[in-house]
Amino acid sequence: MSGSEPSTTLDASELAAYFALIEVGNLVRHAVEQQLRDAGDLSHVQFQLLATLGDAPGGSRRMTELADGVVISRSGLTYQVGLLERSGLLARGQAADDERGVMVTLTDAGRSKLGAVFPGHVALLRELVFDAIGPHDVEDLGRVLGVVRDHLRSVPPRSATSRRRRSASVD
Amino acid sequence: MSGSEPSTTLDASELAAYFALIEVGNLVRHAVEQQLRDAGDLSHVQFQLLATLGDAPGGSRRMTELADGVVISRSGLTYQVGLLERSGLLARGQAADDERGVMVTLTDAGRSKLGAVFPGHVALLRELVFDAIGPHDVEDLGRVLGVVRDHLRSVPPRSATSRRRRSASVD
DNA sequence: TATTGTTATACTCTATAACTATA
DNA sequence: TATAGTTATAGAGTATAACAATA
Repeated sequence: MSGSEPSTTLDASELAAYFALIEVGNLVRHAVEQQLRDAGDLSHVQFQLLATLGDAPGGSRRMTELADGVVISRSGLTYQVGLLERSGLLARGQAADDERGVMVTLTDAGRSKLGAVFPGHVALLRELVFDAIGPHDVEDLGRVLGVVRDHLRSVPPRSATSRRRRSASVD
Repeated sequence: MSGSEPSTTLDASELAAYFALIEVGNLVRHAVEQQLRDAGDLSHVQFQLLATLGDAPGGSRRMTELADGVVISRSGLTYQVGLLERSGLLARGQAADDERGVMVTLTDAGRSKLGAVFPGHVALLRELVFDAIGPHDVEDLGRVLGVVRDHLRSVPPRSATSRRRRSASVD
């Protein structure tokens, strides 16, 4: 590819894909948020944190790992983890290798909560998304979005201020 | 309603698609939010409102229409429209046919702001999403998401139709 | 009586910056 | 000095409910 001029237009199919992505994201998030609140008194972020832990070996993860996965700031994570800890859904402990580190672990109650909420969550997703499309479409969707996700993970934030992971030593 | 067994599991490809959708949504939203704030001092919701108006005939829409499109409550919309009106980006007026109605219209400044922000917005999207996948994938993505969106539009409650489906839980 | 939009209010969430402690 | 995490704070955003005016 040679013409690397930053195109500032999107063609019809790109626009369609973008608008659909935004709207689907909005609607799904909205519905999911409501369901999670209803079924388990959890926000989506909180659910993501629990689910991420549930998916981790031993149900444990480092704080920074969690912040990265859920895409929130560290202080935001501290806040959420604090809430979840107060609710008894997870526990904080020392990281074995790093004295500074904090290991967050799903408690039994947390796992139980996850088990209580997940079926309804999944049912809603099926109803909202997967029932509407065929199995082949599901694979297309997953494949394309997977590529995008991998790309996003590798692309550094374009503006100088990177506030995701590295704390910017920029003054 | 539910003709079949309420499946509470997702198969591998469904899970993959879902997680990818969530993560891509998070990352794109995050990046977009930052760019919009940077380039035009707009939140994503505000941008969506302006863009929705910019897309409407005459640059005008009814309040409830806007709330539906952007998926926020009417009070939330009043708040956002208030902000944008104070910034001079849009104006409120009487609806012609309905004495109760409020017509929201994009001002010249609003259109100008949209023009100022859009190119960077599009460039970011291209960088984050479309550069990572081929044209064929773009069409796949748009097609599948379009189906999902149409499905979602027909399912969820409208903002003004009822106060909210509070007791719609399955049990 | 239902609907449109606003207001008052309360609450959740998030990020920035300063701070502690370990590497 | 850099990194991990916390705290203090401040601001943005959202929803709920009550309300006014019109249909």
